[in-house]
Amino acid sequence: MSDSCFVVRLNRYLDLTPTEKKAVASLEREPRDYPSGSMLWQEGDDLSELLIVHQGWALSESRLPTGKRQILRFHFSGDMIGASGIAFRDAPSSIVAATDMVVCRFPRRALGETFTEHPRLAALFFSISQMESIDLYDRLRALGRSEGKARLANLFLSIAARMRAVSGQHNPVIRIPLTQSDLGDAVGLTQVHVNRLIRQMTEEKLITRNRSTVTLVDEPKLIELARFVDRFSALDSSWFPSPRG
Amino acid sequence: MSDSCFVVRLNRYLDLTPTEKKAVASLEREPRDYPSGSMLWQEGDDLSELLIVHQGWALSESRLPTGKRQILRFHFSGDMIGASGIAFRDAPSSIVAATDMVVCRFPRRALGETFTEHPRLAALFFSISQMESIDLYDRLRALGRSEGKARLANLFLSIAARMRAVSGQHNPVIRIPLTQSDLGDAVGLTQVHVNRLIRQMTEEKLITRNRSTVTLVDEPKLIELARFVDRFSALDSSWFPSPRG
DNA sequence: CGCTATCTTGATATGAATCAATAGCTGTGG
DNA sequence: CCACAGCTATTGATTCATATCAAGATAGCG
Repeated sequence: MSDSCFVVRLNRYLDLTPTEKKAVASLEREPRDYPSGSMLWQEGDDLSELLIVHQGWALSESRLPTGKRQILRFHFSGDMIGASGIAFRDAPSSIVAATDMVVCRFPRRALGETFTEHPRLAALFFSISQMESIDLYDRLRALGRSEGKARLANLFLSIAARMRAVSGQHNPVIRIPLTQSDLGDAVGLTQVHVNRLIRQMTEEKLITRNRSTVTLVDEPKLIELARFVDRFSALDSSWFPSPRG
Repeated sequence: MSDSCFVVRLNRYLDLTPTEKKAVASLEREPRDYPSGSMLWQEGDDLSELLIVHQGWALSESRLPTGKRQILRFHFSGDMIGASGIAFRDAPSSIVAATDMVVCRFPRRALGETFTEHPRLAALFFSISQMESIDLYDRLRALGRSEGKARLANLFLSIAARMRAVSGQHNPVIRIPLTQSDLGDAVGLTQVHVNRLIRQMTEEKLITRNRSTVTLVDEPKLIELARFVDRFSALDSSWFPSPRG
């Protein structure tokens, strides 16, 4: 049996025992495909599953009644989506596929079973969902207290950091399948203003962008400009219970 | 034995069994006092405890190297602080007491034990920590896509909603022990600008503020202005495992 | 009673939004 | 293979929200 995508993800943080792997794999549902642009779910939907991104890019967004949109988070390969919807039943944001996607599904019901049978996995779920909070803290910091150029720099750097953590490679060219409007909605600026800022940043030889790629030309300067802290730190599993089976 | 403060908090969401209560209470450490203005911990500190606010107000903040500050969250009676620090060892933000406080402490080690012995409590911890994410989503939405007045309105309304959920009372007067600078650092505006906005909002008969109280004079208008959604929804415990003992 | 925090208010500067028009791509169908 | 439709990006002119700088005014506190 090849590892399920959930297992692959969890195993990145912890060496799962064969029993644990089996438990997770047996509860997982068939992966599902979503075409670019489709909606995995909408704000307010009643959620019954936790998702893991297997392939592709998605984004959490929320629309204000004015029609404005705020992009809250990006989700890449390996990310867990929907933990807060599990706890509170209705989704606090919509999830949209930014590229074609393949997604693994884990039913809410199964989560209860897993918590009982495999406390160590429960601890792992708990920890993984904390990454979400940490990421949100960083976005907040950036939005609240910095100006446009720094916000964009921050966005690019944090996407790069997360993608590099997944790929293990350190490439200055990152693929960001977002339009200028998307970028604006993520950092709280207008598309027009994003355009001007990107031009300026290009002139200043900080970045380069075309279509769906961004190149971090002068990464040290970007880091300074954004006052970026790469918060990626290893999971602390010292308090985890020992595995069963 | 009177219920520990952690038990009181958890019991608000779930009817704990006597065994569960006992388990939590026995692991809890002595409560601790903190005077107003003191720091419960600093960004980057190595955390070994989860805290529950018993009395008082605290805030999570983060300082940028420029000296600017972003307030990320407020913590009231009953709130759990430090979940993300438990998962990742170092705190992603500092916690400052905004008033005198009494805080209950739950050691990280005990969390592992609890996860093993009481899966239902594990599920509860998991869910409670999701509230943090949901709160952060809302702050982010407000910061990214609305103007000053709406941000302030949003802040006041969300504080009111949370305090009312705790107190069970629906009072238009809420105690907010924050200066104008604090408010500014929470919503991403200058103290000076906060001052002007509050004056305007007072003239428009939306609110009243003096010292440490804010009165929501015209709550319907505020809700409309802020496009506020009270996301407080009951915990969905349908997937929780059944209790042990 | 004076000290230090906090708050108030004005004048000015600046970042970003808005409005508006044009230019480039990309994919589709004839 | 071209022409057109429909996004996406570029650019300018103008307005608006918010920051900055600066100077008092208040008020709680030791």
